[in-house]
Amino acid sequence: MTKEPLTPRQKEVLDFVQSFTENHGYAPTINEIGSALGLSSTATVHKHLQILGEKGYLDTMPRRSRWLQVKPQPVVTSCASIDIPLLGTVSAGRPIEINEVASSVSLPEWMLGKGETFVLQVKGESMIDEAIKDGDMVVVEKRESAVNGEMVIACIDQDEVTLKRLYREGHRVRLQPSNPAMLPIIVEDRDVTVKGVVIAVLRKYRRN
Amino acid sequence: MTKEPLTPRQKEVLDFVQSFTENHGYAPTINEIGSALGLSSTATVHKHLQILGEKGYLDTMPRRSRWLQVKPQPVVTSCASIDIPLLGTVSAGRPIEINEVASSVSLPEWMLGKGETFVLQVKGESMIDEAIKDGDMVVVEKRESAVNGEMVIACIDQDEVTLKRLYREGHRVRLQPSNPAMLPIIVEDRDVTVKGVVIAVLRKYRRN
DNA sequence: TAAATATAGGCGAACAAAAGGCGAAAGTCA
DNA sequence: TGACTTTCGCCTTTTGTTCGCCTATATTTA
Repeated sequence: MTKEPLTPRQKEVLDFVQSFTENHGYAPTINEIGSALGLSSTATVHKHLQILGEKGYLDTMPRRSRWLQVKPQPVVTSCASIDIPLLGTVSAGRPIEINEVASSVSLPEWMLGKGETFVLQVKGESMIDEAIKDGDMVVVEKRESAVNGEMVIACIDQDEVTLKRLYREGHRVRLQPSNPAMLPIIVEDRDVTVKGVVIAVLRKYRRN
Repeated sequence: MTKEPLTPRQKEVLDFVQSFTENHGYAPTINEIGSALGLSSTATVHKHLQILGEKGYLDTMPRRSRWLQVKPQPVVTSCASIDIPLLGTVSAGRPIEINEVASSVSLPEWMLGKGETFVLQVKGESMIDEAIKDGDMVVVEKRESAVNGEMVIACIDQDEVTLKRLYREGHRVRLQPSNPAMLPIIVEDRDVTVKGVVIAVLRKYRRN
């Protein structure tokens, strides 16, 4: 969200309120603000405060004296995030469709994996038991092996790529779908390749 | 997205706007730009700014004085994310437990709402039909009203706060739980207050 | 090759809206 | 009641927008 910008005068008012509050422990009155900035009318000050409120720089508490709540907290900590490739879509039984258009998604660091990370979009409701819906994005950490029970992007017989939970059973591997209607796939160890492990899920509801 | 190239003169204007904004905390006026670059006509400056806007280098706010929004799109790929307050937890039938410790989560911009945004952690499996699991985080846009069918954080009778889908039915409001075992709550319009609308969901699988 | 056309840059004046301001009266709250 | 905040007109200054017209330097077209 881009915060609406301030004019020089508005910034002066905001700065004054902020420093006054820091120095006194309570907020200034409209009159105090006025005389500090050389304004003779309370109406003018009030208008400024109202604008600052609308722009989201002040939390106003109507009709309260010394309406404390002067939270001028424009703490826009710009913290690094990283652009992650959005490779394509994956559905339960289909190969990954690689998205030719190299689109990317920016993610905060805490959502990333240890090594290389990429994002896939899930198609279909087949993952519904994992609480993953059609259109959700899964964040995948690229890895060649997985711990029992992890959700993986796996490649079976070199061609089919799916999203399932992986369980090792002796020299075999069981790929458990997240849909009760689908049976697990059991294959030999050597026929399955792990492409990566799902470390996060995210869903954005489209705006109306 | 390849950005259209700039002519030397256009770049001069853009550079000036950028450095001015950094130094002052607000954008220059057309006049200030003009005299800095030795242009006597505001029309000339205005034309430049318009072009820069069309080419996507500036965010213009028509008719606004000091229409800051000088979004000087940095060529650097480091994309800003913002720290969002993590307010507490919410479950289907319980009030929000406000987390005293003001923790926060950083999110990329595309996941944010229009206005104030905050994050709540979901407790319990009651939202499972919406594919929201225990421990998931919901990103909430602070709003006082919601469109039919949106998932909202609603306050009923001033005390109970829940996460449900909202449907208007005449002068009544139906709050539909996401669990088939729970019955919808139907209340009078005035007894329910919308605190915000869920705009995104995210889940992080913990590392082993 | 000359003429027509396009594009970037520029000028000044006239105008409309936003920003900033005033004083006084009315409304609130403790 | 007194200390504050809100609201109501009304005003001035600042600032952005638009319009017509001008000058170079290319680029096309006849």
